[in-house]
Parts: sequence; C-alpha cells; structure tokens
Amino acid sequence: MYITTTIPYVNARPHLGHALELVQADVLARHHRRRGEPVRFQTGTDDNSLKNVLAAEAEGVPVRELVDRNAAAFEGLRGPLDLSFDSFIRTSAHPGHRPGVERIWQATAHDLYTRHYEGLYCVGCEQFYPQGPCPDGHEAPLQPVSEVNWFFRLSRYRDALLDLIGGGRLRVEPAARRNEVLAFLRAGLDDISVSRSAARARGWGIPVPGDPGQVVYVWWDALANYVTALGGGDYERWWEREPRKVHLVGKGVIRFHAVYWPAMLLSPGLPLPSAIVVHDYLTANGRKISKSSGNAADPVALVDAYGVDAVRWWLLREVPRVGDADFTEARLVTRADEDLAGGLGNLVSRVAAMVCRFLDGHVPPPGEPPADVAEAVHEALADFDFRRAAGAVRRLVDEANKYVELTRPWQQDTAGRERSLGTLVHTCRALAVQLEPFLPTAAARVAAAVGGTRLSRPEPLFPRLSTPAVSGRRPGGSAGPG
RNA sequence: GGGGCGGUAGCUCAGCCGGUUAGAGCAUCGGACUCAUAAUCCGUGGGUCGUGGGUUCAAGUCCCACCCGCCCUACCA
Repeated sequence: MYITTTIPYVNARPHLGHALELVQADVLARHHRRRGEPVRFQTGTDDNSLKNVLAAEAEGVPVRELVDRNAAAFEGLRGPLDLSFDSFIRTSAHPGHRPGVERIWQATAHDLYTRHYEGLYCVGCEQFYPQGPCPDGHEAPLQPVSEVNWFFRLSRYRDALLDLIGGGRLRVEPAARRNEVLAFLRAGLDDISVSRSAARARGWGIPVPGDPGQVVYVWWDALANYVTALGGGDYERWWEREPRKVHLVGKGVIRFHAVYWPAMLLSPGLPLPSAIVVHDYLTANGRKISKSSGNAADPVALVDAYGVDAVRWWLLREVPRVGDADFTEARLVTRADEDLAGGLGNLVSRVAAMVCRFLDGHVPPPGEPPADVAEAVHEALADFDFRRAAGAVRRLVDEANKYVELTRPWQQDTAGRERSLGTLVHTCRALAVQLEPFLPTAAARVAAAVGGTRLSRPEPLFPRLSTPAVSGRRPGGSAGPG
C-alpha cells in the first residue's frame, strides 16, 4: 500500500491539524506493515508556494532560509510523534521532482492551451477571484492581473471522473465527501489555469517547459509530488504495480485531489490513486487554529507536556470522521487518563500484579481463548475509520476488566487463578499487538510487561496526567526482587 | 446565490437499505469489590432525536420549506 499525506506549504510551523493527518497515515502504514504487506508511507512539504515567499518577505529573511527552517520543523515531527514515514519529499529540493513535473506537463500537452486571462488574484489563496475582497479574508489586497496563462482541459474529464468515483473505482471516503465530489462533478467542470507569470511568482516555482515566462501552478506542482517522489524503480513499484494508493487529505483540498489530480493522470493515461481519504478540521479551544493558539495547537509542545501516547491517542480516538473536532488540553488529559491510565495501564498493572502475587510470576497458558479484536480493528481501518478502530482496542480493555471482576482470581484456588490469569495475560498480549499501529512505543511497553514466561510487577505504563505529580513517590522500589 | 455535510441525553458522539419501550462513553447519583495507577465492576436518573409541514400501517431514519454551524464554490442585478 502506498500512503501519502498532503504536503503542506511551509510558511509557518506545523500545528495539530498537520499532526492529525500524519498520525492517521502512520496508523495505516503500521497496520498494513505488521500484516506483512509492503508499505510505502510518504509525506513532505510544498516549498514552491508563493505564500512561502510572502512569509519570508514579511520576516525579512531569504525564502530559502525560511523554507528550510520550517520544512525541518515538519520533518522533525517524526521523532516526537513516532512517525514511520519512509520518505519525506520537499518539492524544492527533491532531485526528481522538477523533472517529474516537467514530464507530466509534457505528457499532458495535448490538453494544454494558452488563453489570455484577466482577473483579481489573491496571493493568500493562490487563485483568482472575479471581485474583491478575498472571501477568506486575507489581508493582502487582490492584485489586478492581465496575462496569458496555460489552461488545462479539465472539462474533458468530467464524465470519466463521474464514472470512476461514482462506481467506486476511485474511492472517496467518507461517503459524505464522495457525495460532495459527485455533486461538484455533475455541476460541470471548467478548464483550469495551470500556470502563473514568473514575475508575479517572484521567480519562485518550476518554469513551464518551453515558456520560461510562466511557472507551473503551485497545485499542479504539488500534486505531482505523489509520483515525482518515487525515483528509480519506485515509480513502477509503487504507482504502476501497487493497486492500493491512498491519499490522506483535509476537507479543504478535496477538489484538488479527487478532481484535478485524477484528471492530470487521466490525460497522459497514468494509473490513478485508489482512495482519497478526507478528514475534517481541528479547532483549538473552540477556535480556528492559528498562530495565536499557542501551545494548545503545537504538536511538539503537547508531546513535551503530555507525552506522545496521549497526543496520538486523542487524535485517533476522539476525532470523528465527519465534523470538526475541538481540541482542548482538558479533553486530551481526560481521554488519556480514562483509556490509557485507568483502562489499559491499570489492566496490565493488575494482571501482572496478580500473576506475581498468586502465581509467583509464572505465566500460565490461557484458560480459554482470549478475546481478540484484530478483525474489528482491521475492518475499521479498511474503512479508514480511525476512531472506530481505536474504540475496538478500548473495548477489549473493558472486556478484560469485566473478566477480572467476573472471575475474581483473588478468590480462586490455584487452578482457577491459572485459568483466569492465563487468559488475561494472553489478552494483554493481544492488546499489545493491536495497539501497535496506534501507540507504537506504548505497545512495546505493554508487550514487555506481559511478555516472557515470568512476569514482574511493572511500573505504571501510563501515569495519570491529571493528578498533580504522584503523591509521595515511592522511595525507590529497587530493594530487591520480590 | 449554488452545492455538500452536520444540528440525537449536561458533554463527546453511535444509530446501514424507515419498524418492537431511541443507544454508548464521560459527567451526576447509589451500590460492590479490593488484584490494580484513589484504579475497576454493577445499577439509577436524564432526550420535544434543530423548527414546521408532508408521505406511510409505521420516521431520528424518506420528501419539502425554514433556522443555526462548518466546508467548497459562485456573485445574476
């Protein structure tokens, strides 16, 4: 499976919304990898946006410097968020990108033509409007522009796209988003402008082949990254031969991915992606995420404060597929304490403690087949429903806790304890396996705590976040074994 | 203006092609247990399913209009 995120422009540092998409992609990648399927997970940055140029001008630093710095911040999410991407492409730096964009341009030449265009251009939106002001409220005034641009015959592909998406050959998930795309297609497609004057772009971007006065429209440029990043034999392997190619995108850029991009590929007859997975937006404390959101929307700051487990878990367990989700630190803490500390962590803790106390640490075989959620997790992830998948893991924890109350090992004889605790230990092991895509490092800790044939009493795997420190931390528990 | 999606218990949300007394988690309240991270388990209370019409033997679940929120898109005069 080939999994991609969108490549954000780097006029600012990454925020929690970027983290959401990256973590979702990471879960898919880890899930399919552990199933033994070949996976390539790719992300990166769009360096060629004019917004980057403007941000640099505003800061008074060279574009290159700003782009390099912010791109590094995006790539730097890998460690704090435990991301497992296989490649990180930067559109301004990847050696294969520019030639790739040029090749696609030439391969679509039969659908390209020039047309004189006049309009008002908003640099914030990177697009034209018939009138001002910019509907998104960008502050920079609209610039009157009159120039010759290259156009792409998008209109030609309407029926084919309707067919592909309507028929499910190209999935758009969730279904609500697919309906949206279909409605848009039915309304008809106009040809789109796919170049900008180089002068207006401050020379930033990829020149149109054979027309150095123009640069390739940044979206055309950016979308191409999904194939241009695949160098060497990777293109054949991951784009031509791989049947499952999944793009994760935000709801604001559906059209680019579900309409423009497939059309760009249809024109030269290249293979299409298999699925566009759309997530909605995050707000922070009820408001749109912006620089003023401060640490509440800074993924690295949140990881520093609460740990990667809590942050990933919140993103996966609490964000619905449709509808914006509001992030607050209180919700993150509640969710982590409930599910991770009180749920999974406490379960592992009590199970290990009972094995130590009642069975001298020896792990018995399962008394009965431990409940499993592998299928539920897999089905949910096949639907790209991350919350349902995480919920399935959580449900198994609940069932295991109920099983503890039901069997009450502390009231049993040895045989009963072995039956019950054997089942519980093996359930915890299954949990560690199922947790891995969601919380990879935590899953490893769980696996370590319940692995082997002899258990010891573990330290809390997930310390509570809401209690102010630990009341009276134990003065070192290293007095000896047992 | 057009299109799409949301508006279900205090909060966050499930409810597929219409069908028994509308569900879950959390929060509230009561109880149980003591293996565990003052964790866990059981039970209770709580809802005009945005508003108003309509179709139907039957609608949260279909149709129409309207209100609110979000996204995309476009402004006829």
